[in-house]
Amino acid sequence: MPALPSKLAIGEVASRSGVRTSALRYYEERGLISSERTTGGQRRYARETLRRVAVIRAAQVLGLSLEEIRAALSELPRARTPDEHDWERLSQAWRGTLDARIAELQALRDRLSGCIGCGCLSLERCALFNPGDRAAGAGTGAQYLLR
Amino acid sequence: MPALPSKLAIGEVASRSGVRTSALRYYEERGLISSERTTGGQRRYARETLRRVAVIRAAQVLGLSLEEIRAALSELPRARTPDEHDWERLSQAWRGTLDARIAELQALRDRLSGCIGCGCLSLERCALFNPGDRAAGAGTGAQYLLR
DNA sequence: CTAGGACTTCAAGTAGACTTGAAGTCAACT
DNA sequence: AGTTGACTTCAAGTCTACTTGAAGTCCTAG
Repeated sequence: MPALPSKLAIGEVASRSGVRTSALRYYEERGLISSERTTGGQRRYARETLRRVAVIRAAQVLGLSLEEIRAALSELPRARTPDEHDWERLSQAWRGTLDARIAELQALRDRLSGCIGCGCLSLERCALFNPGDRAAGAGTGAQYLLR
Repeated sequence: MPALPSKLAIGEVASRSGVRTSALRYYEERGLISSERTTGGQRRYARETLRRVAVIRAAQVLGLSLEEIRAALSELPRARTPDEHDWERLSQAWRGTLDARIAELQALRDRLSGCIGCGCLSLERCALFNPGDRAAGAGTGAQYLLR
């Protein structure tokens, strides 16, 4: 009875990662994780998968889609188990994304604050509440706030 | 020919706000905005609607659902056109949400940074990448990262 | 060997926020 | 008056990220 079995059944990965088996199958279907099969057709995951799944969940918090995460993970070496440097590169890349997102929200907060002080009754003056009215017909406008 | 017509057709609101007519009808259906009708049955929006729509888009950036936004907007006085103070109260409430979200992302960024430096190769040590492995069977785990 | 929990696939359902299409009406300009 | 673009409703479709259910198979403890 090995303390750390090298291959994990899907339920094992689920309980250790906190991600449902249905989600794990979905991740596999979308190419974010992979498995080997037993002779009977059941999935067996490498322990490394636990890290991959944790990384996936962390990346989702950053607001990345599964497709974006899949693309990032596909940069990891396929030939060998990813090492410290591989994961570090991933972290660095996402740190940039995170910084950008934080800056975006801070800018929105500043517009909100500015708006609170500005009087905000003139459709010509308020930058937060009325970005589109000045660009009438331009097709741009409030949606610059959304990606 | 008035420079600022007091009632706007849906297409006018769409081009000035940058929000598609289909979305505007959807917002109206969900009770976020309202309109009067011409004798022929076409929608006519008050100019105030432009501000409401901009507020809706801003709130969506904060991650609020349309239902949450609808609830917040319903706090605005129905009897009169909302004034400076009305909008200010709304802004203040959402500023808190915004601050909380920024703090959350900063915490995540710090965990990411910590992880980059920590070696990150041990499944026993890394807090960001491996929160679930130590809580095997607990059913909680990585998902604490997601709301 | 057998019971029963864990696993399999596949199809369909869910939620939120819209978009698209069909079929038809309105309004504004000439 | 006629044309044409903007408008109307309603149903159905789209996208993401899953979940649920049905029907059946595997694996391991006893």
